[in-house]
Amino acid sequence: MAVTIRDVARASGVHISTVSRTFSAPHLVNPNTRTRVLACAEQLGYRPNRAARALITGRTYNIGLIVADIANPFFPPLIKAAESQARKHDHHIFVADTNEDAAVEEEVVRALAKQVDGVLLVSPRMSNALIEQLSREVPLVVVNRQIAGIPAVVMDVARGARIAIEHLTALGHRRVALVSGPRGSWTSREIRRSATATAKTAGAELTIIGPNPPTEVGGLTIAEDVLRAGATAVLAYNDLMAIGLIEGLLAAGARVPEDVSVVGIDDIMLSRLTRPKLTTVATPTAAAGRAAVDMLLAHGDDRRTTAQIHLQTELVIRDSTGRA
Amino acid sequence: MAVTIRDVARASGVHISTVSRTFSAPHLVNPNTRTRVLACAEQLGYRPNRAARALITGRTYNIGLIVADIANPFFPPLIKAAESQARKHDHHIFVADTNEDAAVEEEVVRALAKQVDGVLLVSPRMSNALIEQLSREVPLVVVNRQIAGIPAVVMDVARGARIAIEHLTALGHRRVALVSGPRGSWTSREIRRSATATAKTAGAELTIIGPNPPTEVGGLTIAEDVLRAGATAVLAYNDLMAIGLIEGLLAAGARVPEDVSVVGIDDIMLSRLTRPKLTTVATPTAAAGRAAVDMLLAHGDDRRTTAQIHLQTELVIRDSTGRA
DNA sequence: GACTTGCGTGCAACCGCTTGCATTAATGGC
DNA sequence: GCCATTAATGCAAGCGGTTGCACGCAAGTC
Repeated sequence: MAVTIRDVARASGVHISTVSRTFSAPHLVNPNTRTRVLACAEQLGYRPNRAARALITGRTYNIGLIVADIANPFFPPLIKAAESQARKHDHHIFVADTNEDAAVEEEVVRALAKQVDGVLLVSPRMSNALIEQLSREVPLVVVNRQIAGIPAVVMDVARGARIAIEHLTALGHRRVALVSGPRGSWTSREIRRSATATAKTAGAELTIIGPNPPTEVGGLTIAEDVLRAGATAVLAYNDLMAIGLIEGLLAAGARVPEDVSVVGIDDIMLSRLTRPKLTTVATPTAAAGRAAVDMLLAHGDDRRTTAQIHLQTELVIRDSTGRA
Repeated sequence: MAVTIRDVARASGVHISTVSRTFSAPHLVNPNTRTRVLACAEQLGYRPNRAARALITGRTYNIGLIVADIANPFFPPLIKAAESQARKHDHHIFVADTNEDAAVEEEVVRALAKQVDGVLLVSPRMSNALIEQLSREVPLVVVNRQIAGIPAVVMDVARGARIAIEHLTALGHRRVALVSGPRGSWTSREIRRSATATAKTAGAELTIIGPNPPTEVGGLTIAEDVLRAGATAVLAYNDLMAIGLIEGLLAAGARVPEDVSVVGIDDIMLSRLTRPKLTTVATPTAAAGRAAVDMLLAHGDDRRTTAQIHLQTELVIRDSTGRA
């Protein structure tokens, strides 16, 4: 059916090993032979079967990319950047969606392990211990999590949360709510830690609401909790929740930002387009995707990087925050 | 390094072929043996290597999914649904982003062909002829394109465009602009054909603007073309362009919907959240993703489906349209 | 002219797994 | 009690490649 190395060998009158070398070690074959083999291959439409090659070389030229929810606008730019970067290096990407479920994450990593050179775990919900264990089975790069000995790309959300809280307290807010994210999220813990410390320093009261599903609906449903807490400002785990929250607040008759200021995190495309436009902490998702792929590929060459790359975040002030 | 079928065979004291059968043809092995083998496999953490298996069986349990732009909010729900459906049937998904480039599409299909059971081509920009040729090299299911003999899932945008135009003319609009999509898009041609016919019937004048890149920026930059054309209503190729267009119109001092009514297509999440909320033609993207995967998998069993599935669209009236 | 050198190629084993066929042992029929 | 079945397992070839090794041969050395 499909054209194999043997067809090319037959057509060009050489042994299959010569054809093989034409592709994977061209300097070992005579230029004339090489030209002839390439011509035959071209004419027959031959393409090496990567899976077969991987059986021997151990390199699949595939990467696994595992995210919690493809439909969450935070992920697509990261996926896109990772895919692009991977393909630039002639790799293909398996994408899996775990629906925020740690058990699915584990299962998918294991299922993919044999047919990839490594796995990118983006915003994992698994425990550190499990990630460490899996990283012994397949090269892993983690995005948005810090674990000793595991290569990682982390966005500095702690700083982002600090700046966001400082922005709010500078506007005079003294009762601030923190809408936290899903259980198992390292990012959510970081935000919480940093926001708590910053609020304390600034002498503001911080009410923590959560954990919550990191979606628009998650934000919408806690609007009344926020009002009940008497908060005049809110920092949400991500933009989607912030936007949902604003919907909920408006529906409950509160004005944004006159009655309640809202800050999101991520700076997804959406946040420029809603009304009011969302003040948010921009995270460099595309850069993270590229960096993670680069780490994974470097990983392959010199064994076992454990480097951790930090990417900076910044506050983008728009229209959803105002004076207390 | 990794545990192979031989390790399991050694541990359980049987031949590798028995281990193999334990997994792929359990009824052929004695229940006692089977239990023992499974226990050993479990204990060693054995997982069959799918790539190796595929070498013989020809079934990879992988699917390729090719889209024009992952970051375009139209695609993620489709990708998510497809991935979910695929995994339900124990398949994994390669995702590739072509950046709206037909040449990249072709290259990726070919690159993926050997390691997948089939490819889903979503909103392809390639020519029909090329798609037909590729479909002889690897099973293909196309979404949003009709080609004789190629299995497809199509959303009935023609009807959607008709209803959208009827909605506008019923509101009294007589000068309507159609903001078309990217070159090579079947959907864009369908919309154009249907909108043109409907406008004619309704006695409205239709100005076609485009082709344009199917993005927010694409919509933004043609706002003045729309105003110059004197249109009081616009149907845009997709929501993203409609939203960009509204931004542009507002920036130019026009009110929406008082001065200009805008209708989008797709009903992406965004369209519920912008102000004004977007009137749009909802397309069943998640259902399309699931259906396409189902077709591809069915394809594998009985050879060569050529069925085409049609999915209905419907108009969602929100706040971006009003009387002329 | 015999001897090293090294280039280009072929040979064959092997990667992890499947599968048609052969082999063996156990079962049933009469 | 003997033969034909059948069930369970082993054997080995082969899927499409890669790669260490050996071989042949022309060129260079003295």
